[in-house]
Amino acid sequence: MAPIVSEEYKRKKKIELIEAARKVFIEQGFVRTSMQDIMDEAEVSRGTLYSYFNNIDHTFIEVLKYEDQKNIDYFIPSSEITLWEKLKNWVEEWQFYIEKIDQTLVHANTEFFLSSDYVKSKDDSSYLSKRYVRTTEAIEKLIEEGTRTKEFKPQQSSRSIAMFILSFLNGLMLDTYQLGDEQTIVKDQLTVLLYSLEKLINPTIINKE
Amino acid sequence: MAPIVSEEYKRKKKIELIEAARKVFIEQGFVRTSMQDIMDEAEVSRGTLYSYFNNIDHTFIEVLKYEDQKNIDYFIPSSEITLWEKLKNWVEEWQFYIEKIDQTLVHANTEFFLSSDYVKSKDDSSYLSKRYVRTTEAIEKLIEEGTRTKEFKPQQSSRSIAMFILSFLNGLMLDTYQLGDEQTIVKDQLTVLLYSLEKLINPTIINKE
DNA sequence: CATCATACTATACACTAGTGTCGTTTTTAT
DNA sequence: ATAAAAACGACACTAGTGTATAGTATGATG
Repeated sequence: MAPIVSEEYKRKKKIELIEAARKVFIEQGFVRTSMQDIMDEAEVSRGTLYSYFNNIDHTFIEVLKYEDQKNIDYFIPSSEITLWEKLKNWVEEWQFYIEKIDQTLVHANTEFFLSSDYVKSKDDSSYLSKRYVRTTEAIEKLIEEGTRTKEFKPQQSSRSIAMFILSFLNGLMLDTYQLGDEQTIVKDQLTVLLYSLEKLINPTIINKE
Repeated sequence: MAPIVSEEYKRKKKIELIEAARKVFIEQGFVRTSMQDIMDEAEVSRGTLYSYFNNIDHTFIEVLKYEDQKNIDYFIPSSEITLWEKLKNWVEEWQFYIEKIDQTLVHANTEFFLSSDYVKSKDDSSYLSKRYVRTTEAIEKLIEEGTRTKEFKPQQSSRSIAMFILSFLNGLMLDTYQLGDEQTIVKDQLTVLLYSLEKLINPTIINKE
């Protein structure tokens, strides 16, 4: 099906391939996945796959970009609830995310950034770095906003609190992936985080519970 | 150098090989390391290396065991200082450990437990699981001891506090490995942890600062 | 001192699993 | 009908694995 084909066609085909790749990466991780596996999943030939992606690293990056694009920014919509509620909700949502960790790219992602040839430079421009910074900044801004509106009284710099949260969540995520959620008691740990945050940012709690 | 050789000799030779392997794993991680690399580093032939280890997974496990054996248990020596001081010191020591992360097996270790064929079962008997449990239990016991002696008044279960600490440290460690310590401001994050811990376990602080 | 068991070397080998390329075939818009 | 290009799949190549062989060096033993 293809002569002087539309850009639209190629775009759709590419997304089809990316989704197949995504599925395989979620199932097998990055290291164990070969181009052949993706061909099998997508039911295309070697030549076709290589006409869309140069190599496995490139393929993975495309999957990542696709994934990022789908993700809504948690913190953008400023609604009626307090910032503390917003933060709390966000933290609590992690429980569900982590429970479904087998259906995410966490495993592949960690492997990729540890093992891929593509990732060498730890400089600021790396994709990984950008993602990290983007997330911390979102949290940081929320805390700063809360400080401005007198809702929060942070006891440590908002930047280090933001990074603290992210480090913890990253660790919890990976530990849970490796050990299973029976072992890591995700919910309890998140409760501890929330307690800590309460003390760290000292919100003027409009008690809703 | 070797006829009807002593057990002692073989033991030493094995350690020699393990140390060579360790060096390579630290430099290259697990995934990128081949048996050939270890042969080159240890300056032994293919046959020799394979007479000590069956394959690369086996080799890595031996390195891990060797490493564990060297590690002292942080919490065993009960000295003059308060438990809070002890915990604080332990947390602060992580700064130096994380700063030298390139000289540790963290990278190889994470890769191994994500990627190796050897690791399939996530059951309680797995090596990874044991290590995890061992560390959390050590922290947990310290908190419980402190509770018994009225030094601490934990605001959450000692178990979930212990796991919280470990998740955070694991996350900080891996993020710092991947992004560099300029980005993750290790010291600040550890300060945040200490602040949180103070609120979490509520120690009767015998102020030393 | 001669000898013999054996740790070790060095290299060849058969095998596996992947890579990226490229000439050929198929498809379909015009 | 035709030509552009999408899709195919054989191919040459690379990098590793684990085994096997013949030969060398060495130290304990009679």
